[in-house]
Amino acid sequence: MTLQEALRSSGKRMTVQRRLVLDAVEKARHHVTADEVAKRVRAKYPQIDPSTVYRNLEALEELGLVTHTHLDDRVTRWHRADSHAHGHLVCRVCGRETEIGPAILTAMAGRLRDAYRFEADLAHSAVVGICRQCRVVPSR
Amino acid sequence: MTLQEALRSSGKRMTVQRRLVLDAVEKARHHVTADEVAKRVRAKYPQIDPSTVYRNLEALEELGLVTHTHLDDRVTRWHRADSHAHGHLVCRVCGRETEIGPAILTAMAGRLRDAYRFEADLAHSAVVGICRQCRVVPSR
DNA sequence: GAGCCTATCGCAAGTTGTGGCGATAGCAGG
DNA sequence: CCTGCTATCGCCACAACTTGCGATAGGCTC
Repeated sequence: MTLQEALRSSGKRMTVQRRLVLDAVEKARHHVTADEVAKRVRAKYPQIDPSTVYRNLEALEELGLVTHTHLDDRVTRWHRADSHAHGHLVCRVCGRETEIGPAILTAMAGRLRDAYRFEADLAHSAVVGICRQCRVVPSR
Repeated sequence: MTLQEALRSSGKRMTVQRRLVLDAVEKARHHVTADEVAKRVRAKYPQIDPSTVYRNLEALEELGLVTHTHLDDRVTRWHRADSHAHGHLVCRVCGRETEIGPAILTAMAGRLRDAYRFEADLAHSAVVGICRQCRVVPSR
């Protein structure tokens, strides 16, 4: 489905603001927060309201152009939708992030599908825990 | 370790406010949000500031008395620490929540331990996806 | 049980994200 | 093109936390 078709079938419109938000997410190398997108867009076009940025991130997600994930405890991070599927391990001690490869991800999802007939999106939220480094060092 | 020992070794103190917050979490049947705890405590003791409630939830977590989890996308939910370990599946279409049994949870954690030597806390965040009901019904 | 050290408190201001509302502007259809 | 429908915008107020600060009060020592 092309962008034009997606827009037409959903009744959404492509505005200047929406394109700027999309550009900002696509230009960002990695995951960015909504706040970072807002700051970046407003750096060039200060008249664009932060709420417009938040609403457009949601709209672009509904169009299938961007996605959001939750890495650490509270922050929502956005990225373009076409990046390859991978999960995240986040250490609650040192904060280090590790990618989970697709193989383990699909294996884990398969287990949940077998047991609950649930299509899990394991890339959506990071898995928190204690990483290799922080586990071996005893706290004195 | 008793509560007294935990308090002493951490340098933390047991104040009236802290005990009220702890009581509110323990009395709650299920997971509660910080806001709900604040409202409940302030219903009887309006002079207690919301920020005190937030800070005390963190302090009680460091003491090992309460824990927090993330069910849907943004809300943090608190509960007493001694409840049995279980995960959550949350459907992004209908919002329905399903518990994940400890067996699958430990199996999945074991896989991450083998591959990354990472001690995963899979109960900390819910797994989002599409549930059995919402998957079978085609969107026309 | 008096005194001291400092964790914790209430307050107030700041941050981040949400929702309502009248005005504006995409985008068909004529 | 011109027009009308309505999605989207900027603005504003609010909700849900977070943080800095001076005042208060746990709890250890003597």
